[in-house]
Amino acid sequence: MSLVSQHFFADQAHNKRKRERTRSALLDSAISVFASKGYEATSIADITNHAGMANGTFYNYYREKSEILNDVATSVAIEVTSRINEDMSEIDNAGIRVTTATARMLETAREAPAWFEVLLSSINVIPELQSGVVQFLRSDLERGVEQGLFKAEVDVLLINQILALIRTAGAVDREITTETIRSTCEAVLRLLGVPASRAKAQVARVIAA
Amino acid sequence: MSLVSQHFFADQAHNKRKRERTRSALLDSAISVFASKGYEATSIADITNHAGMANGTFYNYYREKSEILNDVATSVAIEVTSRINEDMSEIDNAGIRVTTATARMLETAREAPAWFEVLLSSINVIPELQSGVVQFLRSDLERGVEQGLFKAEVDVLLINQILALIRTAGAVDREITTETIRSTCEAVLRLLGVPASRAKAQVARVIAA
Amino acid sequence: MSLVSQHFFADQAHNKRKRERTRSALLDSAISVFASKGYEATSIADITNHAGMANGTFYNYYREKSEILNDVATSVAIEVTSRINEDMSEIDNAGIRVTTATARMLETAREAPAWFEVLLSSINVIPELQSGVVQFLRSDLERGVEQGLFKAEVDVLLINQILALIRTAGAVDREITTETIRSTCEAVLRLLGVPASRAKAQVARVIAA
Amino acid sequence: MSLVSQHFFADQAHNKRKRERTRSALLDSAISVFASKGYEATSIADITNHAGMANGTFYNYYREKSEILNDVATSVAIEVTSRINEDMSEIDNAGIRVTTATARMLETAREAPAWFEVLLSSINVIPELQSGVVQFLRSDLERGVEQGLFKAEVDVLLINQILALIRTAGAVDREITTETIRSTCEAVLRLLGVPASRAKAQVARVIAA
DNA sequence: GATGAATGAGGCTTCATTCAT
DNA sequence: GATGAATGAAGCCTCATTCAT
Repeated sequence: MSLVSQHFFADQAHNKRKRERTRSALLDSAISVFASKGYEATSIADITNHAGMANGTFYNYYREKSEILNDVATSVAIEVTSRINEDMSEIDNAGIRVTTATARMLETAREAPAWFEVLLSSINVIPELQSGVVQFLRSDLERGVEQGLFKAEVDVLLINQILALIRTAGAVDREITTETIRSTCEAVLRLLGVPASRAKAQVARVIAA
Repeated sequence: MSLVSQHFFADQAHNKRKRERTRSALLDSAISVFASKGYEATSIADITNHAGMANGTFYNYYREKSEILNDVATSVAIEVTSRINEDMSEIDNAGIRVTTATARMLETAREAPAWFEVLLSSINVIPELQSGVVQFLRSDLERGVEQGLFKAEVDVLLINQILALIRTAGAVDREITTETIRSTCEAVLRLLGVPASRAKAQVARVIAA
Repeated sequence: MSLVSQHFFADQAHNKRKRERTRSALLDSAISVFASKGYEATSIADITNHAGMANGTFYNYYREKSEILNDVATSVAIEVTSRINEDMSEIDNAGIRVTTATARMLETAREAPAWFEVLLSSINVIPELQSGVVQFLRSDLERGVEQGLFKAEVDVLLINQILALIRTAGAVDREITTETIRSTCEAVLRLLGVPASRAKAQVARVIAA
Repeated sequence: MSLVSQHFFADQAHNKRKRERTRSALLDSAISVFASKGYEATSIADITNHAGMANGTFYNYYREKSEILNDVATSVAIEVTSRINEDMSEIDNAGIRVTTATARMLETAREAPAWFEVLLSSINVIPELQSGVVQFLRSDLERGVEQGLFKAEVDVLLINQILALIRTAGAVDREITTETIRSTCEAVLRLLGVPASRAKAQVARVIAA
């Protein structure tokens, strides 16, 4: 099922019990409103109206506004990263893995900007999220160092630098282009110490595929 | 005069007329409050209380919050970038220039975290700021490409990637360490296509100085 | 039901749904506060406090002060004019109709000064009201001319002059006396070109009744 | 000197001492601003800005906002009524006097709407004003009764009714026409018990002159 | 559970008034 | 006197949260 849907979680919960369906509708609504107005500027009424509910209903599911941000971010993060991980289960080469992950992430950003927006804006607010992503990246980075491909020290700073490059791709233009995806993948590899020419070649191969 | 002061602009305006002194006190106060609570979460009262003034005084100087953000950001940006530019007037080598600029920026961040915070958070909100910084960086990047040192395409994306790396240094730890500064400088050079080993050596030289 | 009650609309809405009851309580409160402090000087808090509600409740019903003025004025106007019209359904003679209407209006003013105050002060602010009252008067005036009783040109100015005389009765004394009502009715007839002596006689007959 | 000037009192005070000139400038400014925004909606800054002064200057002349309203209204009332009285010093017939006074008042309203506006809106707020105007009218009304022209009881109500008719002329149209002036003069006479046909004839004679 | 009315704290803004220069 | 900055009370409005139905 595509992330593009405005009713992603609600669709998932189609045959679950009512409680689950309402919560999912709130999630979908919150994603879409947070993305367009930002968390701060979003009111509870924005979320419930967009979901076609009464404002009081919100409080049957969350104790306060910040709680749904947490839920939204976690759900989105799990959904997105697990999809990417699945796609990469067969790949061994760390360079290809990192390039693929970066490209997939930015494709998600292009197809579901709301999700990307929410994911990135909440990643700094919710520590648990960060550690999740960290683990998923760290193992690839260490693998790259072992494989002799990467020449950088693998630490928290490096991981955050990579995330920062990905975030930047989404921030520069309103619409993420294939060209921007390519440039960003190359930048990530260069940051990891891959020579510029090799980075270019490798990205070309992965993205062509 | 050091940026560390909580009363930087007020000190500057010491012998100016009253109007200028009050405005400067508001600027200093806003910098410090924006840095600690973030722009969105800051109320007008936060700014005036922190400056020891009455609520209404704010409106003698600004029509709304966004107006003082603009003023704050512009003032800080001018102050910081002009200092760094002065430091680099003698340097020709683009690698050294970029390294020096990055390191100086992060030293500023260490000494005056509030300034750094405000500068970076407003850079995305106020377009004029960005173009200022862009010019200051772009010429060094182009110089590096001409000098055969950098192997990356110089465009808006690249400039934003560098800014993102700098921002990341400030975000990872509460206190920016010399080690973080060193790592970030190396990362910038690698991003620009400088081989990891050469990046390490060059940064060592500049920072030792 | 008498207009004298401080809870006229609330009483009407006694068995309606909650929303309607609250709105009516706001209406009653606004009438009473507008009448005592004037529209301009009345704050939203004045209205809600007087109704024993929280400040914010107002905004569940009206977007701004002018909106409730409109509602208040329209409600009052409909209530008052429909009562008077009922009283006159049987009367044919235009002189008696106008005298009766004037007297009934001033009796209302005596019994429910707040209503009268609100009605008159809003009549200039809300164009729709005026046209309502205009229609109700104009037909009687034209009838009077046809019946050969009135010797004045029936136009907007004349109608406003009559309203002005009625308003004046309420403005001169704190309490409207029967004597004032009598004088005002005579003044209206004279304004319409009825000879002073005939005016006096006719009013005496109507008011004695 | 014409009332039309925006600087009537300032012109009057041309050769008085400075203090008097500043006060007059404030008066002129207040008249013009009160007329266009109304007293309630006018701020001290509106008055001083319009007069080209600093807001603090106001308080060198008046202790509070209401004080200047009083001053404005009194000055205007004295100016207007004394002019009209001068015009009428030769006239003996009460009908002609009242007609002349009414017409002159409405001509003033046409030529200096600001003055008229201020005069009428403050007449209910400042009791002293009313008594001034009352005296000026009452003697003419009593004269008319003595002369056998008017058939109405001369009392406060009657005087206020006449004022109300004058006010109505200004309220009905944006611009007062000669036709409105004529109608209003006739209405005043009819109100006073003058037969409609005689009223028409008399007004025609006075206004033609 | 769902609803939507009620609440009141909190932020925004204006402006009469005071006061130091 | 004139100036204009500073003050803070007071009004406006929004909205997270509570609660009765």
